[in-house]
Order: sequence, then C-alpha cells, then structure tokens
Amino acid sequence: MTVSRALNTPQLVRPKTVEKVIAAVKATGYIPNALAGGLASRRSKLIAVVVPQINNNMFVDTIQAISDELAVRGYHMLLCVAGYTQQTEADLVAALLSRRPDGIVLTGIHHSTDLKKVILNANVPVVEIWDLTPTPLDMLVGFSHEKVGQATAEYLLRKGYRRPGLLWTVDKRAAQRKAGLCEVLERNGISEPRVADVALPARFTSGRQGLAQLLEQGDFDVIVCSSDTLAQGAIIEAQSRGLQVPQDLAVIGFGDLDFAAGNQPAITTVSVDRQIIGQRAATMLADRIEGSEVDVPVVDIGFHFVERESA
Amino acid sequence: MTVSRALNTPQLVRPKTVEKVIAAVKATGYIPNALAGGLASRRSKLIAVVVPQINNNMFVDTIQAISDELAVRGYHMLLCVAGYTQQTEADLVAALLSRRPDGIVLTGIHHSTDLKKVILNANVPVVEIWDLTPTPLDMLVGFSHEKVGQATAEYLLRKGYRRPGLLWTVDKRAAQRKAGLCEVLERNGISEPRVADVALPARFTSGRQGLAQLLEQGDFDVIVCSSDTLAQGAIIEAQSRGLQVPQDLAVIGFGDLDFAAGNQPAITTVSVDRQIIGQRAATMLADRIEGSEVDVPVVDIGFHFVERESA
DNA sequence: TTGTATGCGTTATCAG
DNA sequence: CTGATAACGCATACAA
Repeated sequence: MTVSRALNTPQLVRPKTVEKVIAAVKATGYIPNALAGGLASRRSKLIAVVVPQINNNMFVDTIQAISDELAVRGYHMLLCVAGYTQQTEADLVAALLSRRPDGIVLTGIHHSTDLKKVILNANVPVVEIWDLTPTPLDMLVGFSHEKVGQATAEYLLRKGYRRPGLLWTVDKRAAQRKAGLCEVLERNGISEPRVADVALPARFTSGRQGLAQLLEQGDFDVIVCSSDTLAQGAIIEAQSRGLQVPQDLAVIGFGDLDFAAGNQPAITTVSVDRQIIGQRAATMLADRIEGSEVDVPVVDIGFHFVERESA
Repeated sequence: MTVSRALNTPQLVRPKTVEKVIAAVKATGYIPNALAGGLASRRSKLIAVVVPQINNNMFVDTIQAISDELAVRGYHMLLCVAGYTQQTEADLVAALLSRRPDGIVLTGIHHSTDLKKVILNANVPVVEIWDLTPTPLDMLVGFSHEKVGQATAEYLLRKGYRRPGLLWTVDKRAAQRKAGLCEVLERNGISEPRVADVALPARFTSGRQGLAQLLEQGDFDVIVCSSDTLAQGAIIEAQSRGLQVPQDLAVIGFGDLDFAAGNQPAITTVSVDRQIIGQRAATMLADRIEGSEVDVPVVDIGFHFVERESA
C-alpha cells in the first residue's frame, strides 16, 4: 500500500520513503500493472476513439490532436476503425466497453439504437465529433455540414455560376453538405445538379476520374467537390484537358487541407479546424472524468469559407 | 466459470447451456470486464503501436493496415505518438507496458538503451517497422533507406543529372536515405550537394518554401526530395516561377503517395508498400502471441523506383 | 505517515 | 460437461 501511494500520490508519503520506493522500483525494474489497478480503482485512464477510417486526411489531424491532448492528461488512446456502417460500429463499441474506458469518442451522430442503448447503459462519458445536433448522446464537438453546403451554394450563386456539377463521396456527412447545397440551389432555380459518386477514401485519382466522368455527361461552369483531395484531382484533370481553372471551369473543395492554399491555382474551399475538434473533445472528456462540470456540452466550432483562386 | 466458458470456449459447453448464458447476457446487458480477464489470464488482447506522428502521409497507411489486421485477429490497438526523440519514446513505452500489451510495434530501429532494457525485460513480442537492421530487438518489417538513397542517386546519374539539390526533412530515416544518396554521388564526383532542411511534418507548403530557398543559393538540374509531399510542393513552386518540370528542373520524390502518379507532371519516386508493412507486422505479432513460430523474423519488403515524368 | 483487511471480476486448476 | 477454489495485482476503507 505504501508503494502504491508513493507512486500515485507521493505527497501523502514521507519523502524519504518515496525515495526508497523509487530506488527499489529502479533496482527491480518494476512496472505497475494497470489492468489490476484499473480493476481495483474502476478507472482505466483509457479513452476509446472510434473513426470511420484512419487514413483519411480529414480525421487524421483530429486523431493526432486527441492523442496529444490525452497524453498531456495522462490517458492512453484506444483507436478503432468502424468503417461507414452502423452495425460494425455497434459491435465495436460493445467490444471496446469491455476494456472499461473512462471515456469514448465517436465520429458522427448517426448510431444504431442498439449502440445508443449499450453506451447509455454503460454510463461512460461520450463525445460525438465532426457533426452537430441539438440532441447528442452526451457531449459533442463539431459543426453543421448542412450549413457548409448552404454557404457553398450561396458563394457559388453570388459568383454567378449557374451550371454546377458535383464530385461527391458517399458518406453521411458529405450527404448532409450536399443536402444543404442542393436546397439553396433549388431555391434559386437550379435543381438536381449532376453528381459523380466517388468511393471512399477520397483520392486524388478518384477526383480526376470523377471529373472525366462528369465532363462526358454535361457542361459545367463550376465543380463542387466533397473534399479538397477530390478538388485537387479535378483541377489537374481539367488542366490536363486544356481547361483553365477557374476561367473555363471553376472548382470548389472542402476542408482546407494543407495543399489547398499553395496549390496552383489556390483552392477555394471551406476551412474547418480539425485539430480543435480533437483537442476540445479530449479536454471535455478528461474534465468530465475528473469531476469538473463541462458547462457547454455542445460545441459548434463553426467553419469559414475561404475564397482563393479556383472559384 | 460456466459463463466464462460459454462466452470464450462455447465448444466446451453443452449447447443448451450456452443458449441460456447468451439469453442471460442479452437480458442483463452484461459486458465482460477485460481488465479482470486480462489480469487473470495474463493476456490482454492489446497491441501497443508507437509512431513518431500520426498525421503523416507515410505512417497513416501503415497504422490503418495494422488496425485492420488486428481487428481480424481480435486485438485492439493502443496508439501512441512518440515524436522524434528517444527519451519520449522510452517513457512512453514504460507507460504502455503497464497495460500489459500482448505485443508492441515500434517505428524505427534507433532506441535508447533504457528502452531496450525495459522492453527485453518485459519479455513481450516486439516488431520494429519502417527500417532495416540485421539485429532487431525481436522481429522486424521494413526496408533499407540507405539503398533507397543509393538507387535514387544511380537513377539520377544515369539520367545525366549533375547538379542536384536536396529538399530534406530532418528525421533519422530520411537521413539514412540522404547518406546512401550522397555516398553514391560522392563516388561519382559530386560532393556535398546543397541541402534545404525542412521541418516535420513534411507539408506541401514547406516544399514550395524549400525550393524557393534552394533556388536563391545555387543552380540545379534536379531536386531530390525526402518525400512526395515536398516534391509536389517543389513542382508547383517551380511551375509558378515559369520553370518547366523536368526540362528546366527535374524533381524526384519518395513514397509514391496517391497523388504522385496522377500529378501533372507525374512524380518520379520510390514506391514503398506502406500497407504491407502494417499487415505483416500485425500478423507476425499475432502469430507469435498465439504460439506459432515466426520463421522469418526479419522481413525486408523492399522498394522499387518508379520512373514517371518529373525526372 | 504507514499498515491491514478486503474486494475488484475474471480465469486456471482441479474435482466431480 | 459443470462447479468449487484460489489466484491475478492492485486500490479502497479503515485502523493504528
């Protein structure tokens, strides 16, 4: 017991005793067993993070930020890939809960009822990220994809574009952005723009292929892409066909990835602070776990439209 | 005990009993406690993965592959960021070992003696990845960065380039590639090529800036970059200055990231199968943990030079 | 400031 | 095929 205290709460132990313990730890190479510790204390110092995929330019910065912030707070990150289907996510979370994480980060707000039941029953703090809803499971850090779509449509209309084509991945958050976009377009007399569906993960090459596909089907003055990666691919494809961007064909992206500003032409896009999402999510979880009240359980980090050269 | 068996080894339990257990589990929402299970069984079904950084185009594919393969085998991934300093890594691994992972994945082969001692003492299977040495801690999956550098130099000389400039990040593996490169250049009468150092993580914009910096200092016919990301930035910077790539200035990358092939001009680079590294590492660990002999503990996955348009 | 008794929720082991 | 018992290595609660 004195060893336990010397290691975890040294201020409760006589300094000389602490020294002796530390010396013994060094001499023996003792490494505490966190499984036993967690079992006894009912706190695992573990945070489970569930994302649709890791090798995704959007999520990876958020994951890194979560990891960094958790490290500062003394937590470890259990990282799991759920794919884009709800059933996988529910099974995954059930398996994760068996490790008794002190908190969980879930990507998105659309979960199976099964998952919701399990997670509420487990009574573990949860932060949903990368989306927005007035009714989160528990806490939330994100932004409105619908509003991103609307803002994009408004920009596009203001600039005088009237023949938009969409280069779009098929995930749920992209769909929300599309809904917002199409709603505003519709209100302005542009209905059902042509869409090229792109498989996940969004890749540079799928952007090229997607544009090629679109150009066979119609005539456009602007291509709206569900991510900067696709936008960059589209720009290269346009240029390789002798089209000037934005004069002959404008391109709009999403995400403000690191290459967007430096690209030639610089990519007009929607900027989202991906690190802040992770940092806030980790902070909120750690605060809650450690007993502080989290006064604003729903954080809208917003976004801003970045006008550059491509549109 | 019967419940434990019904859940873990149902074949040892009468089917009717299994059914009853399953029903009770559903009815009560029971979730096994893996902390207790791990404590008792001394197997945690946990793999710790240590990388210098997550939001890095190189490692992220490997991480995803590890995660995917581990999921298939029934393991979870504890992911930690060590940065590029040895001390951080040693502290980190000590903390990780307290969770009693069944295996550990370390990036690179350069570790503090402290870390080596701790990890050998813990007697846990280890795979080092993304590098090559005849004397790994335990198992290894990687390739020779020095040979990559040599192959690059040979290609460059064969193509007739004689005034190379380097755009290089400062991490250890990049340094090995540089050493291989410079050695072959030296042997061919080209000594101490000019180098622009670039901070990690490698970004598109740092590629642009780095080239700008180089061009102020000298006259080059080829720019060799420590990653495709830098190469793409360099190409854009060159083009924006009215330089034709490769006619006026050739550019060589490393990694064969997804945009390399589709870029305009397509980027000449060194292709490395980043997924395979992760997949093999996970397989080797799981095999070893589950008692199979791992017959080849050191796997050189090799690389191949990809000649495209940029050089 | 230190120590003692007890229990956390499993699984290994052995007995039926 | 099922059950009883004893760890696993800590931290909580209380006593000294």
